[in-house]
Amino acid sequence: MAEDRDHLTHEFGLSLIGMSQRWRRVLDERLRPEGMTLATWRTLVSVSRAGGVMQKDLAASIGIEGPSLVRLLDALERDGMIERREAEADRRGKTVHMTADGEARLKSVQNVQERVRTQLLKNVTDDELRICQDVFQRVWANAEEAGTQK
Amino acid sequence: MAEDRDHLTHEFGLSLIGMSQRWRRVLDERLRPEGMTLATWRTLVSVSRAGGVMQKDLAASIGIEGPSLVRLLDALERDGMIERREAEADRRGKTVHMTADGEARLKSVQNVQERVRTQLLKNVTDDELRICQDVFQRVWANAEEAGTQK
DNA sequence: TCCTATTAATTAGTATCCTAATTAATAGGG
DNA sequence: CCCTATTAATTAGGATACTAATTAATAGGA
Repeated sequence: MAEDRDHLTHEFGLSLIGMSQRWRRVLDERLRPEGMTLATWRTLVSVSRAGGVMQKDLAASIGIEGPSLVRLLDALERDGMIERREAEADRRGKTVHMTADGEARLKSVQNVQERVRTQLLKNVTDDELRICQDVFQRVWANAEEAGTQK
Repeated sequence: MAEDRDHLTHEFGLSLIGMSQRWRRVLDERLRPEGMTLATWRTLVSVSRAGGVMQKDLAASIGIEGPSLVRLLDALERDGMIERREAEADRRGKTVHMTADGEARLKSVQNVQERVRTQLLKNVTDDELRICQDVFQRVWANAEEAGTQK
């Protein structure tokens, strides 16, 4: 029935937001002693994966807006974990690069990350993770579509 | 293998945060003409469901901290959608109640909510929703546990 | 060529969330 | 009965995200 579907999606939305908020809270708490947050860590991961990219592409790959990235990069640059260089192809743009220190810091928080993930997903099976991951990708794409259109 | 599991959970975490952020962005955008946000709407839903509860219980049921709730209630009260009354049982506490206007406003954004959910979950089956929902509840509980313990 | 529209990064200002600290009231042990 | 510890709401201050506006550079059409 249609009401069932609506109820299902309603509860999905509420628990999704609540759960991801709690996920963030736990991770931020564990990263604090390391001088990082979920946001700075996630940015660092993206820079490490696709080093030398322009800020706009970096923002898109993380899934945040340009201005949100600027502050994060400011913080990471101040801490010496990344550096911005002028893009040679386009003088408006800047490319973002890891420093040796940044790579080291990223590696050093890996244990924290693993512990948190193990704890938060302790009673979730691999198959369930794969299904969720798959759903997340579709919703991500749907949201992108919804945002760009109109 | 253990590395598979780790990779799986790593990607799960990243796409979870990115996806829920986008979910929020789309919903906030659609609610803006109605003078609401995901946060105020979610609060209103909880007040409507369990009217007359104390703030601390309300915060717990939403999944946010007390101070976060205070600001949201300030905004909702300023807009005349809810009201705070002194709790008769405990003079420290206050209970939160819907106004007639609040109920009406909540009802009037229901269409917006339904449209957004339909759009964002258009290619997700009921079974998948149920599985995700189930996983969310477990992760929510795990996070709660992780937060309270030490 | 030049002029207008677009694009990349930034700044400014707002909303939502957090933790830490404050204030006022309750509750429990000696 | 009182005194200390706890609890409910708040205020203060910080981090992360957004949109709107600004600045500087590129690109495309007349």
